[in-house]
Amino acid sequence: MAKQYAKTRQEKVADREIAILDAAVSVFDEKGYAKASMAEIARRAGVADGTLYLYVKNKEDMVRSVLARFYAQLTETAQKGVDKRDGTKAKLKFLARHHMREVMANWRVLEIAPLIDRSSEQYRQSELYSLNRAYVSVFDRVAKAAISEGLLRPETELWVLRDMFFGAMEYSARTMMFVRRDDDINGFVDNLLYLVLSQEKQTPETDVLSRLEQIADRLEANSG
Amino acid sequence: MAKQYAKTRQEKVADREIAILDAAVSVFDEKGYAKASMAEIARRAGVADGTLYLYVKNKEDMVRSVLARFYAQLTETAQKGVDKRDGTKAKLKFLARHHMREVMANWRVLEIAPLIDRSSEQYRQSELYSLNRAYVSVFDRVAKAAISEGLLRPETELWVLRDMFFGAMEYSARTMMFVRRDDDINGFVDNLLYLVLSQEKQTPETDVLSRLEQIADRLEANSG
DNA sequence: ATTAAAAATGAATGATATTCAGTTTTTATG
DNA sequence: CATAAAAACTGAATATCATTCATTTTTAAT
Repeated sequence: MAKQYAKTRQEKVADREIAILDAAVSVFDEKGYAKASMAEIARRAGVADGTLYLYVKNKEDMVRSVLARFYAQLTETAQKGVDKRDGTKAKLKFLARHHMREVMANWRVLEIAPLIDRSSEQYRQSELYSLNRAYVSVFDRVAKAAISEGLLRPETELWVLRDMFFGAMEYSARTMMFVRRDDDINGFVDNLLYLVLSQEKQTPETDVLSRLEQIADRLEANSG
Repeated sequence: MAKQYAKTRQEKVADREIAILDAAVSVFDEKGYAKASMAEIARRAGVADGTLYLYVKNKEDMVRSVLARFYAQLTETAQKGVDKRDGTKAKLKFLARHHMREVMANWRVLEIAPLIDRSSEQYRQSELYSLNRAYVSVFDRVAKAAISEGLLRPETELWVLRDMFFGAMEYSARTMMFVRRDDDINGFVDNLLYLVLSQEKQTPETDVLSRLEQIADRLEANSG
């Protein structure tokens, strides 16, 4: 239910910013960066062309704003999900699945990210950069726990692990978008973790445990 | 030394195509896609603006052509290097290093690749798609040999392996470009292969062998 | 009710991708 | 060598679209 009292100016501006970002997402998603027009974004947001430039500096900055919001949300849901899971392995698996799901659901927009110059000094001071760091650090904390528990091969450096983890998922999400189906996600994540985690020896007990874990996995596979 | 006899029309056209692609690479490399102008490409290639459109359909197609040439060359050098190496492990390590070197050397241009719509049916019939497949299949052949030799964990599916291999490198190349130095390549590749390959038990003999291998590695690390 | 500040507007501007009517170069033919 | 058809090339004109800014509308303060 909407608020009953009249909206303040601040609230209106905030609403409009949301409307503009939503419109931008939908246009970028449909057309990609090059064919997305600012006029179309303005139309869908229900504002004049010029109004966009009160909220973003230019078209490229529009992408930045869209990505910033995406990463902020992604980090929040990732951290919440990690907190909810028990055990480092379950946390890692959740993170991987969550990442795959979100990347695939927002593919067209994320594809535009490389257009934004990340080499400049400026980028390092940008909001987008800190948001990226914040998201990655959710993974880093879990990975560190995994290392101290001996779950990960200790010879592997953290940065290598991180690049492999996210790199493999990004690439795989891309091929999955075009070639395979969504339900390959779980199979892929299992393979990924299998490679990254040290193998545990299978004893009769761990066998039963792992079967139980698999059941639990299936149950929570697609929940936030 | 250039040919002595007068050039045929075909030769001139071929030369001009090369000149245009070279110009396009240099402009995209310097400015990125959005800020690269067709007029500037024409100027550097020494042709009129309109001439570009005799060779490519539009600006996006210019990117396609540039990428097509890049992948054709990449595949050729990759296959040659693989053929030159003895042993599946050495072949794999060469492929990884070669890929990292080439991706990092051509970063700005490769960044533009996502602009090209790979979701469409058209893409599947494009030259770029087959070139991509050809390149990937160089890896696939080596990976299959590795599996049959028991070097790779047999539980891992080929497509997962491939996504991890290329995904990890692509992502890592990106962070390396901005954060780390070139000589991290070898360390990264060693880590990557260590994770992907099944561990061999270390015996005194394999220990000596692996030390020799490491020396050989260092010697050929940066050669074609 | 009045007014200053903040937001919003949309027509005008500027940049640049693309087209195409006209020109030049090459090859084929006698 | 002369001629003509075909193939390449040219660059001024056009079309599209991001961006600006002088003007108008809305909001908050008194």
